[in-house]
Amino acid sequence: MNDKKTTSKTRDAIMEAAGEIFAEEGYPKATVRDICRQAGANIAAINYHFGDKKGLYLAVLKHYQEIAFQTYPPNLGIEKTQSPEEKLRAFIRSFLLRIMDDGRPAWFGKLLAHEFMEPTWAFDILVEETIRPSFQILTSIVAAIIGKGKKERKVLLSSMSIVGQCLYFRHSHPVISRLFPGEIFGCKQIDELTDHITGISLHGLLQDKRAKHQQVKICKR
Amino acid sequence: MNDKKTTSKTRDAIMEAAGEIFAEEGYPKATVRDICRQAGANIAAINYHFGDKKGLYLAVLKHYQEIAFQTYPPNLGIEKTQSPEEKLRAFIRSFLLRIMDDGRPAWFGKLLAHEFMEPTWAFDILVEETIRPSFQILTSIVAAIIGKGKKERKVLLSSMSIVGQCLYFRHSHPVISRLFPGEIFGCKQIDELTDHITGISLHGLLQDKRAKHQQVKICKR
Amino acid sequence: MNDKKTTSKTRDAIMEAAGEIFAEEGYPKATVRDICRQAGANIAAINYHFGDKKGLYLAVLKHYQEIAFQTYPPNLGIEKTQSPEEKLRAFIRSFLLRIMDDGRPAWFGKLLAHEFMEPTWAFDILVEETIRPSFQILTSIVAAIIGKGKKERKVLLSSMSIVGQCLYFRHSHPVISRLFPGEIFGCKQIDELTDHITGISLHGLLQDKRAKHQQVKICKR
Amino acid sequence: MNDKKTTSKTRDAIMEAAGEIFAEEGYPKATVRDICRQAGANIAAINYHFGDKKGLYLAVLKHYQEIAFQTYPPNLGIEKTQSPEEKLRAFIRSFLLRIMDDGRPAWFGKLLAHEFMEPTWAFDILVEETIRPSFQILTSIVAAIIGKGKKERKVLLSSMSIVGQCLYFRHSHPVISRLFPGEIFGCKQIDELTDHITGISLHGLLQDKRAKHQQVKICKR
DNA sequence: CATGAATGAGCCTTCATTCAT
DNA sequence: CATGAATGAAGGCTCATTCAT
Repeated sequence: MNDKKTTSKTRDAIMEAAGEIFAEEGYPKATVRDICRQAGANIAAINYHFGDKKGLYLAVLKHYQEIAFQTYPPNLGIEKTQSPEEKLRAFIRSFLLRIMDDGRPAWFGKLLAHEFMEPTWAFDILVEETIRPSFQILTSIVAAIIGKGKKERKVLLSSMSIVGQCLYFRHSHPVISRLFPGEIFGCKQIDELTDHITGISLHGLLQDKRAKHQQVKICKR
Repeated sequence: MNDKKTTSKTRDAIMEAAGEIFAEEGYPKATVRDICRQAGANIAAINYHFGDKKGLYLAVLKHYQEIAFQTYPPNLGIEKTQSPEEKLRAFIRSFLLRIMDDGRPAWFGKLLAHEFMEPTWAFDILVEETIRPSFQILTSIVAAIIGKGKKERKVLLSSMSIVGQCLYFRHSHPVISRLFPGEIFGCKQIDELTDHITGISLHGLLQDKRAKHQQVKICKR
Repeated sequence: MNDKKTTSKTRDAIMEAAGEIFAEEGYPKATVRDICRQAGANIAAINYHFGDKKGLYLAVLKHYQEIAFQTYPPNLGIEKTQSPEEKLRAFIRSFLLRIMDDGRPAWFGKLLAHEFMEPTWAFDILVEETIRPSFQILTSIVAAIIGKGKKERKVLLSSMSIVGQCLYFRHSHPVISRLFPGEIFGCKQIDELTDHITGISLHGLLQDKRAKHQQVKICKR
Repeated sequence: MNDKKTTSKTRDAIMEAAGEIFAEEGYPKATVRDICRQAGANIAAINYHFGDKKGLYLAVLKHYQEIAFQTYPPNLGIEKTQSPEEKLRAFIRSFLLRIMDDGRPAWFGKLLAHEFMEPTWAFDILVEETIRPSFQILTSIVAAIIGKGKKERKVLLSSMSIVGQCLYFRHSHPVISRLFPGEIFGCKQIDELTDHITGISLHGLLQDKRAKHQQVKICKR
């Protein structure tokens, strides 16, 4: 287990500070000086322990990815016996938990979010190691729900709709807090958000199945 | 004060370049050096015409907001006689156009998008002047669709779901291009995206109206 | 003439200081901080006027090359009517002047010398623009002296012997000043050195022509 | 004090790596990091075994000086019974071998060469312990060749001409490889170089002896 | 004997800004 | 109106060194 990372107070402190600052500011805006100041470490310690800023970022990414996947297991709590609808709900809830939770286990979510907005050189790694597996779980669930005959494109679009909603509830804090000062969408509202997104998405996905008699009303013109 | 409309070749060139670069990179990453280089202007010209980088950004914001509102009218092309469903479709299409279109009129959309994801000091201004009015149009449409008896909270959640989907289709390019190299979600697919998002959202919004006999199947557990 | 380099006090001061310090320390050891301190300029001035340390070095190289070639003309003071022996003497004297002179016009010689010992990225430029033309003059002189039938290799070796002697008289200062504190080989001894090197080289070059009856004595065993 | 001969694997490895790297890069450019990395040792080992970088350099200098003097005896393989001409040839050959040979015994030659061109604080030591004895051998040979009546100055100049040629053939690699890509002056051409330098120098030195009838042609003007 | 860890000084570069003309 | 010139602060990085075990 701990064969690779030689324990070190300074190293740990840097990882801690870097996790927080990278999560808060993103890779480009975060400065190693700030990180070291907050960690109470010398700037050169980063070179010693991680090589350079990139190495530190990569280490932080891997570290908090592990923590996140320990806290929220990779299978997203989905059991094979569940129905697709239940699986979708579980996926959304798990996804929201990962990206909305506060505290240390959520730093990975924030890091991921930053990479989503402004991809750095580390984005390719994240896509392959984290995003693709997760996205594949979702697409398979969606495919199971909307039926076999559907086109790949439709599955993709639908999956993106779901991810988009989840991510927005995470990123819209600055907007919402200004538009509706009272409203809060934090980790304590995850159940509500799960219900909401699952509801919207599920009915949206099933639209075609019911299209025969209901589509009329909506899109007849 | 009256630094607004003094026509000047240099000033125009800077506005042009700044619009493009701010839209592309966002406020923090964009540098006045790049802007001036592209505008063929002296660096000090920014100080002269706009005071500083902030002043330039503000001027750019205002300028392209005007252009955007000329190209995409503030009422989003929605006519009062339309049905709520048609209005929603119009809103989504208009919103997508604004954020996905290329060329000058779309720069404001991109600027907005950047502010959405990583708010700067200019965000408060944008929220009040642009986002709030637009968001209110959406909430009123949504409220009309899901019925009067519904709670404000539900309306808000639903509106956010719609906005979230639209924004995600705009910002997911880096991910999608890596996950599914062939798939493209650009300004040429706006009709497809409009159909998709409208479809999902509309059926999602209407879930409660049909909840009596259909909710059973979905959330039976 | 002065169309390119916009005159500027700071720029000139930096060129002056950089010339001295680069000549003294060589490119890698010289620091822009020292240069700016000595020039009484801000560090960022280097970025403004020359881009970066490399740009400054290149500018210094070009500038003092011009001065050196103005002071010691490119044809090395050789006239076409001179005999090869006289040309050799003129070349050696000119070469020594260039590399041993003190003061500003000699900085180029020192820069060249540093590049000779520890080539940097700028070495290729110097080889093509300065060293090759100069070396070709020498080889043609040498070829004329040792006769037409001789191999290229012999001409090359002989030319190198001459250059080697000249350079050593320039670079041996630290050694000589320690071994023989009284002896001095500076710019004031250039005539003596010219005589010496010309003598050695000329007789050395002509060895084969006299080989018939004299070589015996020397290498008979 | 007695830090000289405590055998230790790490110490030996550092000496080995330091010899190679110092020989290759010279004292200022070589970094203790590189040395330790190549030696597979910890950085702090240098402090432990040698005090600091200076101490290491000094130890390396002494160590490879010993090896060099074992491989190439201090008398340069010159026997007392040889003629001055033979002695000169032997000296040149020996000198070339020392500075051009590859492999461990030649490291000292390279270290010396670096000090020659850019003297460090260690130069004084080398001058007294190595250069002076060696140079005295050369001057005595030269004195024997050009005759007793000659001035010291002439002997010095001539000796420097010889050393200068040898050193140049060692250091001109970067230039020659660019000017004449095909030509090579390495350790395999030592015999050729020895012949060449001996030839040039010998005839050069003897110029005055033949000056009566030949100087006319050369310096008639 | 040896080493992992930590340090402070210094490197080059880039930024937005402001001065003076 | 406009610009060339200059500035101070801060960025990431690397160096030889030293501490504590």
